[in-house]
Amino acid sequence: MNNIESQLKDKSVKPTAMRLLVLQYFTEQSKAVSLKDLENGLSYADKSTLFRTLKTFEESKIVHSIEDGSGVTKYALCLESCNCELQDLHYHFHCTNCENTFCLTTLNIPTIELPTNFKMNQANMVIKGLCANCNE
Amino acid sequence: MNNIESQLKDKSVKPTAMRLLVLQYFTEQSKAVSLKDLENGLSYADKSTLFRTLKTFEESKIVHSIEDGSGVTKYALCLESCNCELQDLHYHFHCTNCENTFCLTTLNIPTIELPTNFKMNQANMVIKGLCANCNE
DNA sequence: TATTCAATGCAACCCAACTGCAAAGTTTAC
DNA sequence: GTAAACTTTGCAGTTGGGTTGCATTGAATA
Repeated sequence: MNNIESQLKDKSVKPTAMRLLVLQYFTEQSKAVSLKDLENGLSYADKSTLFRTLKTFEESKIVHSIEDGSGVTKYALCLESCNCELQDLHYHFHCTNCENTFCLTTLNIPTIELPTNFKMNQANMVIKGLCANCNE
Repeated sequence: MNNIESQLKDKSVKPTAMRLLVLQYFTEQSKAVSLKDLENGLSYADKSTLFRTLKTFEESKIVHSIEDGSGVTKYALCLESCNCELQDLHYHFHCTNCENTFCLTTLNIPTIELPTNFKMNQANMVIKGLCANCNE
């Protein structure tokens, strides 16, 4: 049993052929992945299957979703230790030139003072600008 | 000339009847406003007119847009002093129960260490959870 | 007053997200 | 081992926010 397969089992997701391929695809990317990216990368696969696979992965905390403001939801692999809890939150960087989105996992989000009685459960933090490739 | 009207003129936006009504509407809200909100609030007005008014306001820095992850773009009034530059950035709070989104203008966004050669120009920071009303 | 330009209203279109349903595949019960 | 029950997949279609083309109206200018 290879690594990809055991990752799925660890998260109690049945390792179907489709899911193995999708997870494999994720591990090969250095940037966040959209549904369209998956459709292009795994062209033989059906859109709705890929969509539901993403939802399954998200619920099982294999990936997390990122709203980068491009109008397209992107997904990226969670870190091994990630539980998608507050302490796992990190910033994301969206390059407005190449439209790629990256996790900045080394930067944790500071504690934020909220108004009285507000309760923080999640966050979507996106920094926009130019990535190293596009900033010449 | 009233306050609403002079606000538009200050930003070099021609104060048409429609625009005055839209800006008036914004000043009456304590939460961020979606296109749909405007359509409901100003039901006699056409959707595309409202859409283009929002775009005009955004370009003129009368309002800023917020991607709160609900799938609907929201807009909120800029502060008087706002230039929509980095130093004007603030956090937003999206209540996952009532779906309302608020500006947390008192909290400025800290400087964030980016990877080498990355350049930050903008940001969309959304904290999600429960607002005071929904957190009982 | 005629001309020009900007704003508005209407009717579409686009596309990402999502859903219903039947077929295929897998697991469980007997 | 086979039938029943459940899960996953593929197809086709819907929904809804966002956006655009174009004709009309209205305001500004000559």
